[in-house]
Amino acid sequence: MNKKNRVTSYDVAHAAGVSQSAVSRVYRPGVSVSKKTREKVLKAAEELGYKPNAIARMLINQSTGMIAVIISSRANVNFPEVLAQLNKHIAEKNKRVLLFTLDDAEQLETVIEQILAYQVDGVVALTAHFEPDSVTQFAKHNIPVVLYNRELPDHSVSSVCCNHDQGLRMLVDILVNHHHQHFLIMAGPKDSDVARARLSGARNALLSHGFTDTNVVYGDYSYDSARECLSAYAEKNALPTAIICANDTMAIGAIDEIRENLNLRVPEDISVVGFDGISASSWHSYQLTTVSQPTYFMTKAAVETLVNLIESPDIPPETRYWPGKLIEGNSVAAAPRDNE
Amino acid sequence: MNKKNRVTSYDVAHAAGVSQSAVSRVYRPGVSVSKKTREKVLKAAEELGYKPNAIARMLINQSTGMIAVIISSRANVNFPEVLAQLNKHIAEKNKRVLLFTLDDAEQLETVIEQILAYQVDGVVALTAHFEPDSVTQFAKHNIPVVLYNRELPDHSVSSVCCNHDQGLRMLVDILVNHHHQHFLIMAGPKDSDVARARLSGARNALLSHGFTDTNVVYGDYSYDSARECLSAYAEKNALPTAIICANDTMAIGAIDEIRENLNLRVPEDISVVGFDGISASSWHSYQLTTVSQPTYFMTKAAVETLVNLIESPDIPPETRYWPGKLIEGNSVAAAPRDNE
DNA sequence: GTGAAAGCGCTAACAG
DNA sequence: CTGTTAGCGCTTTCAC
Repeated sequence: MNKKNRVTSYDVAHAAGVSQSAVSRVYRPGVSVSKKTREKVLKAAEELGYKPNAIARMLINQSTGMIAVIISSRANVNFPEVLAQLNKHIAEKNKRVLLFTLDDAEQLETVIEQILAYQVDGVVALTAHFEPDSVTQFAKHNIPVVLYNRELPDHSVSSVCCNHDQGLRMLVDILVNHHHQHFLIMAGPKDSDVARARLSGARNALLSHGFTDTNVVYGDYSYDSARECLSAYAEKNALPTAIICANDTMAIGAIDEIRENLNLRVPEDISVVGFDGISASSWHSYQLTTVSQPTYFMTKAAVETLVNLIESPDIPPETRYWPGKLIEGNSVAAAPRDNE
Repeated sequence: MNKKNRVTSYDVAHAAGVSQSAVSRVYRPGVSVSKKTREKVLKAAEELGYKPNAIARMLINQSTGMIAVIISSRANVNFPEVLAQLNKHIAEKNKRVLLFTLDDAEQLETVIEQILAYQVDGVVALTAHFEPDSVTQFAKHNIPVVLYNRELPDHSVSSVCCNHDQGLRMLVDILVNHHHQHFLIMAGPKDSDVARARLSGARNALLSHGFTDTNVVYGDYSYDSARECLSAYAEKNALPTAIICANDTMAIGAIDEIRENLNLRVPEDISVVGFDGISASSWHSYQLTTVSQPTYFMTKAAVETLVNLIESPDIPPETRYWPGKLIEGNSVAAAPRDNE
């Protein structure tokens, strides 16, 4: 191990001919130091290449300025954008993102242990495998948690969610307005909360129009899985006139499968809708009708809720829903007559 | 501010009826403690909900176990994958990712200051705006740095790079083998190192086949920019028979522009090649001929290089090149005769 | 406004 | 194997 030739506030104090606490004061906001002292200190610091040690500061302040962000690498495709924006909003609050991945339930204990050890100021969880138990652990240590696109049944933790019900209702309404009657739901992985929320949103919306028992196939959010499960479904079932997909990537996979292997057209023969509003959804070959999540506002809300909770731990848990925004593309048309 | 009711090793020691250092020993690897003591300590710790404070440990160990990863949010599209994999490899080395975004040169000083304050063990930089000066600053503080897909002219810092020259040579060779003679290079943003490397790779490869002065248009890596700059180019110039794009996203944009607005076919009328091997490149509507970066190996190499450097700071800077892998799609065909 | 001194929670010699 | 002790680099009273 290397012994870093660290330069400490004592070194600077010595060089500047002042006390160590004088040096400390120069680097703290809202503390009064005479101009003369400040200049002497800054000059010495510059010469020695001194930077205050945030670790030592953390130990005293009981605040690290770090926010743990937990993601699953297998997550829905819009996570990069979410992560980038979270990071930006967190940086604006003058805090830092400490990144954790949680891919399967077994790692849960380890990850939580590490997060607790690092004394983070708060946690943003974007992941499945995050059970009420985990939340309790953070609560015990007074570490605020905000869930992103995930809510606990008892709403005991603050959440920021896209309103998947409302989004799917808009999509289903469009399909129904186009006289569709034969639907297929292409759902996401069963262990994903978002996928479950979208599935139940689709079912509820269809139900409200009197459509019961709609068939469901399950993919894993990926393009390939969409093609595979649609292909398998088509072999054994009559084709629907409309497919409601759990995300845009699967919608795109469905479209390609319809065109390439089922030899049908989108939207003339089959209509397809997605969810997320990823950039590929607007590409000319697909032009998906979809619902985009207001990522900017949702990430901002998540960070603000968390920061408030850090400052005032007694704020009760709040669930904030954001409506999705309908993007009408060219992937929905009137249901074909001959299919009734 | 909340006064967290932290439980410290002293509390545990008291409850277990042992000394504080006994508690400490239980939580340190490779330190011998009697079974009896260990059990007493673990029991007390469990009851009190004790977790060792990593911050205090850092202060002594002179090692935080944190790696700063610097990204730019405007980066090339495959960054999410890179970040996820870096994070995974770093976690395997039992270290943590502290995330920093660097979008413009002005933030550079602030970001560096923060990274230094946080006493990270090392830095992985995936960003432009990272000048030799910045590297010097980290060197002064003995913080190892590894650049990802970026190299300094003097090779004074370790780098892990995809061999863009070799990748572009493969792509250009394919086009030349298909008798193409009229090329257009669609380059990425001028301030991106990767974009520059790919541009010069394309030029060199073309040059080696005797093609000089190939026209270049500049996009910003995005789908829209590709469409815009191709559209503007087409208004004033004869169309090429082959377009060499700086990344897959722009290649896809170019294909859509060719099909939708130029009313030509890909690959029959114009061939298009990309770079990166993003998942959309294999979608049925595009089937790009492209070169994929060995992201898994590159990220692993970057982390290993960095960890070695952390353990043995005297290792001289090394540049590791990884070859891209050619993926032959269906976006290249023989050059049309009538275009010569 | 400044310096002295007491910790933050832990690790790492050092005796016993 | 265990307890005692002295810090890691900083912030924060508290006198002056």
